[in-house]
Amino acid sequence: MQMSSMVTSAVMHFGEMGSRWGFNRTVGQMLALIVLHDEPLSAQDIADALNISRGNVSMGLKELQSWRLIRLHTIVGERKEFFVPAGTIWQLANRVFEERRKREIDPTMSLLRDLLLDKADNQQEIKAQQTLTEIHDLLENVTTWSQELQNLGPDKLNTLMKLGSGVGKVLDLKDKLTPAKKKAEL
Amino acid sequence: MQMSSMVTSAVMHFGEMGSRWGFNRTVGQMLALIVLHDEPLSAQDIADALNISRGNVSMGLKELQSWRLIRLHTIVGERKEFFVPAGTIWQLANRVFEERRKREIDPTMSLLRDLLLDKADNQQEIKAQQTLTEIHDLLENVTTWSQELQNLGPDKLNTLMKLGSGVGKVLDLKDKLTPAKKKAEL
DNA sequence: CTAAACTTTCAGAAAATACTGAAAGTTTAA
DNA sequence: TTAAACTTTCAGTATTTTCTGAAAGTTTAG
Repeated sequence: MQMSSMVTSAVMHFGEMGSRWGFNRTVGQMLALIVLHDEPLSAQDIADALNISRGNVSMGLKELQSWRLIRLHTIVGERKEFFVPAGTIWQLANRVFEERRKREIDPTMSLLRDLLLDKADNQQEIKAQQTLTEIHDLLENVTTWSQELQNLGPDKLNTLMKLGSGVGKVLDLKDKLTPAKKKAEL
Repeated sequence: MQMSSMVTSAVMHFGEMGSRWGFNRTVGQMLALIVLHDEPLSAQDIADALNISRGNVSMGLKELQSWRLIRLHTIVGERKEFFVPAGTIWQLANRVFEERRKREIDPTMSLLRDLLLDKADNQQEIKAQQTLTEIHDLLENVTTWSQELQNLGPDKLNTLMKLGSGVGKVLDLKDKLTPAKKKAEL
């Protein structure tokens, strides 16, 4: 299994970026390789292609499966397991977003909710609690927002982008086209 | 300078989350401390409050300034430098998003553009290039999208969220209310 | 000028994270 | 059943990242 130079470049790059995207170098490389290779790959194929240990591949595959980015693919007559991407690029991206939200936002939301239940008993704490409320509300919006995005799907998103200056325009449009009473109905 | 237990909890939590948000533990703690403390803080204040070395604080402050999350604040009659948040929570969040986009998306976009200029000379490469195009287009949309968000500002975003099921609904509304010829005008 | 009050830098120590490879575990074919 | 073909686990090692503290640098007051 020989990688073209194009695929090699992409795989190496995804390795370097890996840590910024929430996984480590070899997991990033493995994901890119599986996504870009149009045939299912075995663990050994991956270890050979990336020149990393078989044990590391095993751990990486587990990680990628826990993110639901790859899935098992059985080939009849073959004993070993093969792996393929677990969906379209759009779906994979959604899973990454969702997983990162779980790791990066949810724990903070949870803490903030708790802290906001406490009684502030001096001026300092009142001020701090106001700030924490702002952060909480902002994160809540971001979460809702990203869920909206996922529901939209790639096609509608594309339509939206092509509108020109995007969301802002749609909001203006809404104001322009919707009579006051209709607004209320929403 | 004594932290309330509420602030201490938040600061520690932001430290733990720090690495997931693109900075390290102490930088995360420092940011939370500066944001939640309503008085400007000196480097020494921070080192004392967090019980970390003065050198580490110096590096952390530099980092936070490079992200444009904090800024210098001079107090008359004081020789040392004080630090305060560089804007509202909304502004700070925007800067974090923007900075992360620069680190997490832009380099990949750049590589993808380059790879897509190459001539694919076999079936494998053609397939890989299609996938890379999908990734490229998706990242482009995400980028445009996040810029839209920033332009919207917190109030409009809030309005949008309160619409109910959000953007999707507005898009549907557009389809329902806009005659074909009006659509073309957009 | 110079000394006090501060800040930055950076080499090395400490801590956290990733990777290897060998051993243990599992499945299947015969 | 057993042995071959595969997968997983994990202790130890390697690598990367973070942090310290001492030295060097800068600014200001007198």
